[in-house]
Amino acid sequence: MLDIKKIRKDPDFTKEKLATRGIKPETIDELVGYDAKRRDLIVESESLKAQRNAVSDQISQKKRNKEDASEAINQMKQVGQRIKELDEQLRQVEEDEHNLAAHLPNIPHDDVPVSLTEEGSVELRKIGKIPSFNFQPKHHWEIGENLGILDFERAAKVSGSRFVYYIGDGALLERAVYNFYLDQNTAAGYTEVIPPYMVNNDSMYGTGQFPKFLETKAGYEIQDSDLTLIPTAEVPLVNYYRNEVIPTEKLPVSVTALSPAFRSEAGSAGRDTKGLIRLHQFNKVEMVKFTKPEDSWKALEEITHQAETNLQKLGLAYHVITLTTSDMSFTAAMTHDLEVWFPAQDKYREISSCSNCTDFQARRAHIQYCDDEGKLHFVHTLNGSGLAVGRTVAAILENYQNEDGSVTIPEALRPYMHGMTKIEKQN
RNA sequence: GGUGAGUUGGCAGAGUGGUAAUGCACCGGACUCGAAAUCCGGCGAACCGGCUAAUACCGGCGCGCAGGUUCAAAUCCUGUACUCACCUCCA
Repeated sequence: MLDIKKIRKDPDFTKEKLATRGIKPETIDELVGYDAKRRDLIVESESLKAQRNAVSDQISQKKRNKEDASEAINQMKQVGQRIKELDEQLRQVEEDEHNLAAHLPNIPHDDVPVSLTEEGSVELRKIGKIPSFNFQPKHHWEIGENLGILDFERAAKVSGSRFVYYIGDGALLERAVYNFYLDQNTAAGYTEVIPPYMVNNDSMYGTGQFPKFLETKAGYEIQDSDLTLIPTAEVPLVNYYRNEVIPTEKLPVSVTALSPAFRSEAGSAGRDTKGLIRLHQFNKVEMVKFTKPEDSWKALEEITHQAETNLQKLGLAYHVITLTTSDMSFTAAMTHDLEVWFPAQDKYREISSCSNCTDFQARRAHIQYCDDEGKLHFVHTLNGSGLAVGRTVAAILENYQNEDGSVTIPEALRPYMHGMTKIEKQN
């Protein structure tokens, strides 16, 4: 949620910034119009309420003195009616204003490349050596199915498309990857959390998924309840502090969690229909930070660095890009994506997304801290994948594949896999 | 899922239709060499609006949340959330 007072003060700045994210300037005008109307109604309604309070005192006095108060009471009947009308108008205007404001994305940072498509992202750095093969590298799903460690067919029978069974060493590999990530993140100072995997509507709103999520049918809501399966652990992690004041001495707060992420993938029909890249349910180790406003840009670099370090230790080649104004998620002011190399696809694919949401989520979720002078401010929130587990498994299968169909296990994971060095076909 | 009790300021805790007691804490002052104790005074979140140079002043709101009745609601009515206890069920 953007700060309406700032928009009111300088609507042109907001128009200019949000235009880079595809928001029409007229929308801001409309919003400012609602805001002016709202304040007019408040002034009128509140002055009548002040009058009512004063007269109520007089009525109460007269009643105590056993005097007749019927004249004042009749007068207040009309005032009360008028207040009711004004408050109803006010409610309507507030609703209109809120509906509009709730759909406005965060203001992008000045350094974010401006583009109305995903074209134009900036590559910050390229790390690691892209492996070369003296044979034709296979896609990870072929490798996994050949080894008997991934089963998409039975998952389709049991659940539908975009689901998978991990079997045997495949399950072990998945478990090894997320345990490795959690250990790395906690060693770097993140507190491990196991959050709820279902959250209520207020939480989905607080982190900015709702209301758009509902309109695009992007999530899985539980029928006859106000619960939704989490699309990312960011939702329960950030909402942990919803409607709270975080003690200053606790900042920055850094947490990490493994969770499944549930996504309907509506609108991505036909894309990545095979393999582990785009599933309705996948595991992800998430990182979240709460910081003071002045610390959040440094924190974005830290969180990105943490994700990168994890990838480097697995020996996977990747690059870091800064997403364009339009490619960023709704809540982000800036996003760095990590994309890992997939040999069979001959390209980089997203494996982590690290964002500074500034005070955007904190405003929605009312997460504040108290400064030295006792004044309340909104915190800044950040989130980053540290990292996507299923896509990591896919990247390992492709990058570490051998000509005989076996897959070498990255050294960092071997302690997590009983010292195994290779996954071979199981009988 | 059932029954009962509860939800009021930072904490404790009164208040069953007419300005939200009181205590602790907190802030200012007096006393003191200084502090404690004591005394006097003040302050009760956050939020919204007006007027602003202003964290000043004025007003609104405010007793879990949302509605309703009323000139007037912490108080009456309806719905609902959460907490606790006891049942029921259960990994």
